[in-house]
Amino acid sequence: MASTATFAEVAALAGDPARAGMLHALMDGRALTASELASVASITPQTATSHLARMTAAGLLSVEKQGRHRYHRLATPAVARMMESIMQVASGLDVTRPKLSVGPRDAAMRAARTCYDHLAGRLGVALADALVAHDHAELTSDGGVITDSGVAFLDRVGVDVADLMERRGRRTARVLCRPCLDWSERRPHLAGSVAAELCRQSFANGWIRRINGTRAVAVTPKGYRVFREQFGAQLD
Amino acid sequence: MASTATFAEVAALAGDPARAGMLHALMDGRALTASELASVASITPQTATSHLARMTAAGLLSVEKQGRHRYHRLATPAVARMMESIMQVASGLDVTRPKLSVGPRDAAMRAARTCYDHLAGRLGVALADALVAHDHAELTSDGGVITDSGVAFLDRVGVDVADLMERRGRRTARVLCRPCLDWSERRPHLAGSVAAELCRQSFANGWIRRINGTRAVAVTPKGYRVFREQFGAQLD
DNA sequence: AAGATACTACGGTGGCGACCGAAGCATCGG
DNA sequence: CCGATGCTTCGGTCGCCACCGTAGTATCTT
Repeated sequence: MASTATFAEVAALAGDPARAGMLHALMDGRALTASELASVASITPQTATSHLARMTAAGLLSVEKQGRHRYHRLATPAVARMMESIMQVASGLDVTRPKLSVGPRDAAMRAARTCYDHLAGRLGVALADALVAHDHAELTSDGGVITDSGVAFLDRVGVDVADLMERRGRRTARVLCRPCLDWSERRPHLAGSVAAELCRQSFANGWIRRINGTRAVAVTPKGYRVFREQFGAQLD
Repeated sequence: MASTATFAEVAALAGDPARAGMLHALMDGRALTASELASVASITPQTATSHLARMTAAGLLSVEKQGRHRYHRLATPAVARMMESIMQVASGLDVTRPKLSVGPRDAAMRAARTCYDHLAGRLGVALADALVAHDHAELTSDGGVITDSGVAFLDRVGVDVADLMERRGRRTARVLCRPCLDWSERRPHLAGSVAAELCRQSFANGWIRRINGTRAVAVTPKGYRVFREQFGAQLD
């Protein structure tokens, strides 16, 4: 049994404000240095070091040494899913939150951002809505599926579903997809390996690009056209 | 935005050993009294009270007052899913494998038990395996689906899928299912509303019964026959 | 080579929270 | 009414850990 002690240890690691801030910053799936993480958590590097060491020892993070930098990232997708599920519970309590709209950076984040390995924000929700509206996918809190027509559509827009199936050893593509509650929109967007591949393709095809090294992304004119005309998404 | 502060608060609540023990005890979906929870966590009632009050205020638990007892349960399925995902991460660290021989109670738990609202243990995994083997379902780490033949089969064994679809407002039954990693078997079993309904039916039909008020369940002779002959499950 | 940068190791401090004892309410049985 | 049971509130103690300052090691720059 995964002992309650181990369980509590993992949860406690995520339960410290400083560590939670670092984990949040890593939710875009990229790797950050110890200094950057110290900065986002508003603590000194030496405090960050001890936090990072503990989280790495517990298997939450993995480290990659590169010259005098040490790049930290979430160790596995399971860690990202854990954080999603905690956020989902936390957002329930969140009704009491002051909804002070803060600056252009948060506005960009709400418009479009990455969530570990897939797209979130209004863009992510709009794409999910469009796929559902065209019967390419279905989403509930329990799970999500890609329909046959969805497989055909995704192949048409350059997401190699067959290759994903191959790599996962699945006969059908339906299960390569799951819901993920969007914390800014409070509605589900698309996650799972299909969504991850869609995100990668969107970067590769120049449909979106990162806004100076943050989780926020900007939709390019080309992407705007593709998302609206090909996906049928309602972008504002 | 679900602020990192709220996130950390929820995670910290789950991160205390005593609270983690209580939450684990509630993972079978039943409601327990404050004294019972104090007992499983090995703390005094007055300490338990403060823990329970905090978790209730945070929306992790809900309370139901009945006479001089106060019954506590997990507030929402989202809380159960959160705990599952934390356990999944924790089990990765669990290289310190505890030995198997921990008494008959744990043996019964490993054989068959409830996991919030569905079946787990060897029974849960065997049923999931059987459904997958007969093309009634598919499971990956990303998600799960019930196939058309699965819908027909479940209706045949008394799980009213149509009613579930109605209640969830879905056109198809496929998405009423998701995977849940079994901590004793280390393999996925079936969760989601279809699995919950299957569990309820199994109790109602006398296929299984609780072992004196624990999470562990026993398979009745009738259930043994049904699971083997109808489901085609490999029970030992 | 020296100096700068990124990170780590260690020791000491401060504050938060988990814990329990004692006492106070509510509810049940008689 | 009565005492018993289940739970809560209050006050105080104690241990743990997040934090930083100082100092040390690795790596890049010049």
